[in-house]
Order: sequence, then C-alpha cells, then structure tokens
Amino acid sequence: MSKKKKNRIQLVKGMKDILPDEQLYWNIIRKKIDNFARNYGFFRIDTPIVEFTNLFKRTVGEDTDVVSKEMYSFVSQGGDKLSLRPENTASIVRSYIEHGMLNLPQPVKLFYVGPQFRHDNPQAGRYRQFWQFGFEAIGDNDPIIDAQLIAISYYLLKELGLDIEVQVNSVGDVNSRNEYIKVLKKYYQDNKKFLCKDCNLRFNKNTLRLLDCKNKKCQELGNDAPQMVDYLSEEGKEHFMSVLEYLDELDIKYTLNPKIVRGLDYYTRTAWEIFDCSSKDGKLNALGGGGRYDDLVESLGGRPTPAVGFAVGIERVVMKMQEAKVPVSKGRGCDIYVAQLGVEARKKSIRLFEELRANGFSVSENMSKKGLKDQLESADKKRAKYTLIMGQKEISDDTILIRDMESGVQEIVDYKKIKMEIKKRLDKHLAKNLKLKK
RNA sequence: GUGCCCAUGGUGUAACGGUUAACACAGCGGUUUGUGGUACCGCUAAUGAGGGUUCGAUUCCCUCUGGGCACCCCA
Repeated sequence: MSKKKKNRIQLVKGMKDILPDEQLYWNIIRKKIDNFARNYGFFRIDTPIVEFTNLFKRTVGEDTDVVSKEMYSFVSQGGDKLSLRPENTASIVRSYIEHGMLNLPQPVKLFYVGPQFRHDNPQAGRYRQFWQFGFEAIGDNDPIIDAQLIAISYYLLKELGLDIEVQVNSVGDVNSRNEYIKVLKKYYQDNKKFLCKDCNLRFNKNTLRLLDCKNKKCQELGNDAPQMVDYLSEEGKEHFMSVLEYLDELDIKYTLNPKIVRGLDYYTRTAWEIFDCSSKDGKLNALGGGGRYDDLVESLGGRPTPAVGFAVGIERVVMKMQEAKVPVSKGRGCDIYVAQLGVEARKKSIRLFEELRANGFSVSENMSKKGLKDQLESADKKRAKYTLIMGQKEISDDTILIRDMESGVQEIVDYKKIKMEIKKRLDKHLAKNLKLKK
C-alpha cells in the first residue's frame, strides 16, 4: 500500500503547482496586467530565466541577501557562471542595452510576467520559484513617470479587489545618499550600545537597513534618526516633491515612510512599496515595490539613462484575493453539449462536434461516455445551455434532439437545419439575459 | 541559515500502544442497456520516508522530507 508512496516524488521545497482552480485568479490578474499595459502604453518583454551571475552581482549588489545567499547559481557544461534570475529588472536593462533600445522613442516602456528564483526559506506567500509582474519605464527622468508607475501599481491591485496602501520615500541619488549615510552613521555611533546584534553587523555593511529593523529598541532609535529627505540635493528634493504633487492629483492612498530602503542596491531617488492592509491585526503585507534606478543602465555599460519601475509578487496577490474572497467565475460554461448513444451516433457526432467547433460555437462533449445519464450530468457540470442528443432513432429520421438544459424542454429538429436552430435559440437566450440585466 | 508548531485516502475530518484505521465530500460503477441539476446501493483509496523502543507502533523516541509561523530578508 505504501509502496506507491515510497516511490513517490514530491514537490521540491519552496516550489508550487498552480492548479486549475487557482488559475482562475491568475487569469484575472493577467487580464488586468494586459489591460493596464495597453492603456499606459507598455509592451511585453520576456527575458531568459538564466543569465550570467555577474549581471546580478553588478546590479542587485554583491552584498545584498538576494545575491549573496539566495541565488540559484551553477556552472554550465561550458564553464559559464550562470544564475536563475532572482528578479527581472537587471535582465531588462541588459536587454535594453544589448538591443539598442536607446534608439527607440524614450521612455521605453516594458512589462513582464514571469517566474523568479530565490533560495529563501518558504512561508505562506513566499516561494523559491515565484512569479512577478513588473512595469519598467526606461529613459525618462520626469517625476510624472514616477507618479504614473506608482499609480499603475496602486490601481492595478486596487482593481483586483484588494485593499492597498502605498508607502513612498526618496532614497536620494548616490551623492546625497552617501552624505546621508555619513550622518546616519554619526547618529547611530553614539547609540551603538542600544542596537541589537544584527544591527551592529549592519552598521558598517548596510547602514540604511538599520532603519527598518523590527527590534523595538532599534525602531525607537530609528524614529528619531535623521531622515533621508532632509539630505536630498536641491534637485532631488524638487523631483521628489513633484512626484508627491502628482500623487496628490490622483486618488491614491499613500503615506510617506522615511524608513523605506529597498533591498536591492540599484535603487535611487523615488522608492515605494505596496502593501495589502486588509489584515485585521493592522499588519501590512508587502505585495510589491519599486523605485528609480537611474544609474543601472550606465553601470551595465550603457549610456547614462534614468529609469523607474516596480514589481509585484503574483502568488501574494492571489493569496490576498482569496482571503478577500474576490469573486471568480468558475470557468466559462459552454453553449452546446453534444451527447450520443450507440455506435452509429457516436461516429456521426464526433463529426458534428468538429463542425460546430469549426463554425465558432462553444461546444463540449464526453464522447468516451456511453450512457446518456452520464453525458447529461457532465453537460450540467459544464453548464451547457443546450444539449444535442443523437441516438439510433434520430439517425434513422435524420433529426436531432435539442434539450434546453434549464427548462428540460426537448425539441426534435431536422439534422440539416441544426446550426440555424442552435443559433436561433442562442440569440433568444442572449436577448433574455440582456433583458434580465437591464 | 536559526528557533517553535504540524504531517491519516484526492479533499476535509475521526480513532487507538493490540483483530478488518472510522465518517463526509469528490471519483468510479450500478439501480434505470435513451434523460442531468434532487434518490438509493456498491467500489476504489490513507497513517510522508527511514531507523529505534516494544511481544506488538499509525500512536512513544530520533533522523530526513514536506508544510506553517517567527527571525533574517524580500515579492
């Protein structure tokens, strides 16, 4: 009995099957993404899952957790050092440079949907292979682009039925940030003894991260710490203020959070995170984040090119949609179900099915079933509007039965007029539904 | 990577250191060899893996695997 189980191979840790039931949510999300992309003028790009490890080392940052301990890295047969992508922005920038997209009208607006890989410890809403969608606008410095991307990230999730809050900050350009880090270090230097163990490690390596430590003492210290906003350059400050002004024009629930520092090194200036705030205990769940990455193109060998973008974790969105009980249609029902009885009818109906399908009808069948009862049951499950029934009797009369699945009323019609008869009924059906909706 | 909790058919649950591991749903078959959405009957199917304690383990212990939570980090 357990012999079968002994040989069973199970899911690799942190991986996930996305089953048909869940696909209903994914479909809605994909549709919404396409819709936003069309309206905002973004085009889809797909980059490979495998890239040179150096791409991520140089962009995401060698000292970040994502690169230093979470990458799926390996040496290929040919000796190349490769990694499964832990995020998608670096690849897109690589592609932008490689394909000379600087010659296209700027900004180049791209979006992606695809799996990413991080060898992190799994938890609800956190997988080692996880899907992200993201929007990137490369080649434009204008703060209105920042605001628009924030708007996309906000409205898209909002329209999926989630309760969303955006938190915004500016992490400054490289110069002002270095300036700020110095100030921050000075501030923490005097209070170093109050910091937790982790923060003492962070102090030198990643000073900014001290700000979002969850430790109570550290948080208190963080609250009184000098804020990045006060150390922005004139230009940076102006840019950020403009972003906020545009946001004020829109109906977006956002708050300023001076403690937002993104986990990837390439971010500059505007940075934001998107949270679900439906949880009763007031806890915010991060669904996505984004920001400017004005130095990224140049750091990969391109011309200095400003850019903004964001990414959202799809599994987390699905999870929240399920929690929020966002309604999903249980798959489309079909219009016509073809049922058959007997050898002859079977042969004829396999052709009939094909013909109806080719003529654009939404049809369904279970030709392998023999009993009419089974077939009607499955027609019911597929929520067919009408079932065509063909048996020995109908074949010899050259007729067919049309059964209205709602009323159970059946009519015999001429087999040759079948398409017309179906059409007539479907039109009537449609008209009735329209009236009902009114 | 660290700590805590969990693991029974496809799903949701039950039970016990000792005959055949119970129930519901789903699946399949039948009652009705031509009628579903609403009946009845039957069948299939499980103690995650490995080791130990024991006369005997699904139950107790250890390891592994997987899941959940927290930390870390992030999406």
